[in-house]
Amino acid sequence: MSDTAVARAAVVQAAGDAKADSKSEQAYAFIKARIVEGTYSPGYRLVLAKIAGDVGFSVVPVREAIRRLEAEGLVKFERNVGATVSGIDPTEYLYTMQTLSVVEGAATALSAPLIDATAIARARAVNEEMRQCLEHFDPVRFTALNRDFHSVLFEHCPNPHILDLVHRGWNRLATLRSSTFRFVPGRARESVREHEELLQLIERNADAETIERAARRHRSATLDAYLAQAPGTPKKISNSQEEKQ
Amino acid sequence: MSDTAVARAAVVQAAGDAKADSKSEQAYAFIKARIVEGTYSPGYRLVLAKIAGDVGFSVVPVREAIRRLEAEGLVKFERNVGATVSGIDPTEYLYTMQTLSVVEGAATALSAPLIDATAIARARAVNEEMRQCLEHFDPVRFTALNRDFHSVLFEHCPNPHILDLVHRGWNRLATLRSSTFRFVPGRARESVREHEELLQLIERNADAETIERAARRHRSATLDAYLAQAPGTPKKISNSQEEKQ
DNA sequence: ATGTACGAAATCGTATACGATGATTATGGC
DNA sequence: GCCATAATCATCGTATACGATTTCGTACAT
Repeated sequence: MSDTAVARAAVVQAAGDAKADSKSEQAYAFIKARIVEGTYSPGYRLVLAKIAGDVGFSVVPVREAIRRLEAEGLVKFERNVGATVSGIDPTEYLYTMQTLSVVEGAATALSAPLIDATAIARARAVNEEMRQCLEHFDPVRFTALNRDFHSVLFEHCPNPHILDLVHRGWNRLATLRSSTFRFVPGRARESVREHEELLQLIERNADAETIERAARRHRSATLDAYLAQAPGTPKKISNSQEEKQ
Repeated sequence: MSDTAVARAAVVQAAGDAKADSKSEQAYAFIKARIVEGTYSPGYRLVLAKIAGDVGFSVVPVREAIRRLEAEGLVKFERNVGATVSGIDPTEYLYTMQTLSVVEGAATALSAPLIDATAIARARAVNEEMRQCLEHFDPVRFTALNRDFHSVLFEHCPNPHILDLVHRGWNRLATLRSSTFRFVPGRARESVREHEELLQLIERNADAETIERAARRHRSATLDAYLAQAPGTPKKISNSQEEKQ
C-alpha cells in the first residue's frame, strides 16, 4: 500500500521531468527504474493488473511499457502467462558482456577524440574514489562509480545507435546487482588500473583502434575472470579478440 | 480492396507457419514483411485504423506491432500524430552503416570458426552469381544475393544478441532498396572481390581479429564510398577504425 | 499413495468506445 | 490578397469489458 504511494510519487516526478509524457511512457520509466534500481528483482512477477493499480493507469499503457522493456531484454514475456523481470543466467551474462565489449569498445573509440581535459579530470576523480571504495569495501558505491566512469568515456559517442546499445547493455547488467557474477576477487583492483590506462590513451590521442582494443579488453577481461572461476562454465564461445595476440 | 485480400492471405500464411501466433504477432510479421519487401516504402503513412482494417484485426494488436517496429528502427512514430515507414536520411544511413560495421564485424569473426567447407562453397557460388549480376546489370538480384552471402558468414554467430543486432541493421538498410545510397559506382565490383578475400581468410582459419577487421572494413568502405560522392555530406564522424593504419 | 481428469481462478489478448491531441481548413480582419 | 484565428476533422491514447488461455487445486479412480 505504501508501495502504491511511492509508485505514484515516482510517476509524478517522472512526469515533471519531461513535460507531459504519455502514460505509457510514464509506466515505462516507472517500471524500468524499479528494475534497474532493484526494487523489482529478477524473477519478480509483473502482473499487468497489479502494476496498473500501482501506477494508477489502466492495463493498456502498462502492457505497452512491458513490451518495450521486453525488447530491451529487461523483462521476459510469455504469451498468455505473464511477464517476469528477466534474471540473467551464466549464458545470458556471457552474451551480454560479449556484446557490450563490442559496442562499448566502439563507442569509447568514437567518443575519445571528443573528450576534453575537464572530462578526463572528472573521470580520474571518479576512478580515484573507486580505488578508495576498494579499501573501504563498498562494492555498491564501487559499481555506481564504475558506471559513472564509463559514462564519461562513451557519452560523447557521436553515433546514437551505438550509444543506445551501450546503455541497453549496462541496464541489463544492472539487474544483476550484487549477484555472484559481479566482483570476481581481485578483478576490481585491476579494473581501476585499466581505467587509468584508458585515460592515458585518450589523453595521448591514441588512434581509434588502440582505444577500441583497450576498452574492449577491459570488459572482456571481466568476463574471462568470471569464466575462469565459474563452476559450470557454459559452452566456451569467449574467443575474445585480443586474447590471441 | 484487392490489397486487403493479399493482406489476409499473407496473414493466414504467417499463421500457418508458426502454429497460432497472437494477432499482434501476425500484424507485426505482416507489416514488417511489407516494409522490407518495399510495398510500404519510406514515408508511407501507417494509419492504425486503416491497417487494422486491412489485416482484419482491431487497432490494438496493430498498434503493438507498430511500436515493436519502431523499436527496431523500421518505423518512425510520433505521439498523437501517427507512424510512417522510416526513411533513411544520410545521417541515419551513416549511423546504421557504422553500427553495422561494428556488429557485423564481430558476428563474422565469431562465426568464422564454425563455418564448414560446404558453407564456404555455397557462399562462393553466391558471390560468383553476384559477379554475373554485375555484367548483366541486375542490381535488385545483386542486393538480394549480397544479403545471402553475408548471411552465410554470420549466421553461425554463437551470440544471439549480436546476431540480432546484425539482422536489425540489415532490415533497416533493406528499406533503402534502390535509393541513391546503394550502388555507388564501382563499389559493387570491389565488393565482390572483398567477398572472395573474406572467404579465403576464413578458409585459412585466420585469427579473429583479422577477420573482424576485414569484415568491418568491407562495410565501412561502402560507407566511405558513399560519403566521398555524396553532395551534402553530413558531419564527418566516420573515423572508421582501419582507415588509419 | 499416486496419477489423472476435471473444474475454478487468475491472467492475458483483443474489441469497442470515448476522450485528447494535433493537423487542416475555413473565415474574418487587415 | 494575405495573415491570424477559430472551427472542424482525422488520428491517436486510454479505459473498460469480455472472451481465450493457462495454471493450480481438488476429487476421483487405480
